[in-house]
Amino acid sequence: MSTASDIAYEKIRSHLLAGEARPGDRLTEQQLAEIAGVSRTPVREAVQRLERELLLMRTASNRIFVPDWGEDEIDEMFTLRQMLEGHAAERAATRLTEEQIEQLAAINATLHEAVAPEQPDVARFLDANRLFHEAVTDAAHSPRLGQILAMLVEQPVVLHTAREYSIEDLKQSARDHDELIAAFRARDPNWARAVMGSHLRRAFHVFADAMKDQSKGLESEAAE
Amino acid sequence: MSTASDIAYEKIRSHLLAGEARPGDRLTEQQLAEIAGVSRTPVREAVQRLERELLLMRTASNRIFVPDWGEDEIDEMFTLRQMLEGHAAERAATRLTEEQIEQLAAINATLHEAVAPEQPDVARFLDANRLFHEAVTDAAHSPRLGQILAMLVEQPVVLHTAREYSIEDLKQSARDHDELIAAFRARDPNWARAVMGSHLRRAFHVFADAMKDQSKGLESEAAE
DNA sequence: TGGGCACCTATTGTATACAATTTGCTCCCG
DNA sequence: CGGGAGCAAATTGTATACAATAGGTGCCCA
Repeated sequence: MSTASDIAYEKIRSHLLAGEARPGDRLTEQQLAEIAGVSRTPVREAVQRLERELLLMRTASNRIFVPDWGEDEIDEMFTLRQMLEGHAAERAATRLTEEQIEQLAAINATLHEAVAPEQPDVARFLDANRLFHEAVTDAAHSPRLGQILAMLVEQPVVLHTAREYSIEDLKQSARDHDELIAAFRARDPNWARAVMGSHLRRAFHVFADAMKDQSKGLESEAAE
Repeated sequence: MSTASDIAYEKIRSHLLAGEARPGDRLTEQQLAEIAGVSRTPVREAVQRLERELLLMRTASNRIFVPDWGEDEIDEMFTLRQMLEGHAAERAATRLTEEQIEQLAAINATLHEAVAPEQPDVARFLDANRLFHEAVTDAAHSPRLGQILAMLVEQPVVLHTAREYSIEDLKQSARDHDELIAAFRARDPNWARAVMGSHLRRAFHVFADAMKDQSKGLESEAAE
């Protein structure tokens, strides 16, 4: 869409994801309006959306700031995803059509390609990965579940540290998806849920480790 | 709070919960502004909140309407609540202070009182029930979880058919809460999760039955 | 009669002006 | 010095006017 409020959403979102505002920073609606190039009215709507996705938060007196994520919160986020996407995979196992399963396989082929070379194409990996998970969620045929997951998946921290992942981690992710597809082919909801669960749980640990490395990096930067 | 947008939220919400707008009905921002007695600006914010809680939805062309819920969707909603509130109860079990547990007990005493007489005070029951579940969710100390549950719990259909519940069902609910408190006192996350799970699952069946009766009632009304 | 186009109306989207609230500062008094 | 009271500036909240878009209705023409 090309409404001002969508533009505001996109612009502010990339601003945040680019890391141009650091956790704890305060932003006024006016500033955001200037960044987005629209008036405060659509900015307020965009901010509500971003609040929903927890990319922004408000203080008690309704001032906007960039939230900070501790490891506990990240853990909790992955735990929730594990429950909910596990549930989605379970439902999808009995609802996916043959064609849809083949489509998933095709997406995952892209994913394998992206991580095959020496220098993996991380952006392409993330895109395909997102498509894959979205397709599974959609196949669960639960609008509510989709809505809820939407607010969990796109956390800035996740995208931020993506480059920190090792090639081996990325390859393992693709293999997890292979197994998930096998579970779907077998029409085994239980298997599907289990695979999705371990997939996300491992992702959490990989991620948590990467985050620790990164914060070490930041500390030494700050020490300069 | 007493801001116009909160007033709008409350007024529109009670309007919907009172059943004055039926599923499928369309509402304009103007109409809602008149109902709430404020201008369209805060109404739009209130509508966003209500959309988040799925009390309202928008068409592809952004017109507002009252959504309709089939039994499958209700089932799915309770399933999600079961997972998420079960998780909340699990976390709460190790995080609640003694005082908070006593507070829960106090809330549940109110609940018992409300259903003790011949003619139970359903409104009071629902209030206390909501407080109880909110307290558990809060004690889980997971902002994200709280946010997600907020959009699941307050479904109009639930409140709508509350009067259809039998006294016995209401009493059983209060007893479930007693058991949950016992689980909390024992600091047993596993027990807490299980109790919360069965509590909600039974609630679903009670509710589904009540809904069937109600729709029968509507059919005979329509046949008049 | 039926399909499509043009217009008119209803509705949502955006900007702007102003009101209400919050914040932080300064100055005064102890 | 320290702690408020009170003022000024910054920020958020609301109303209103206008712009853009979607819906519907009737007319025209095949």
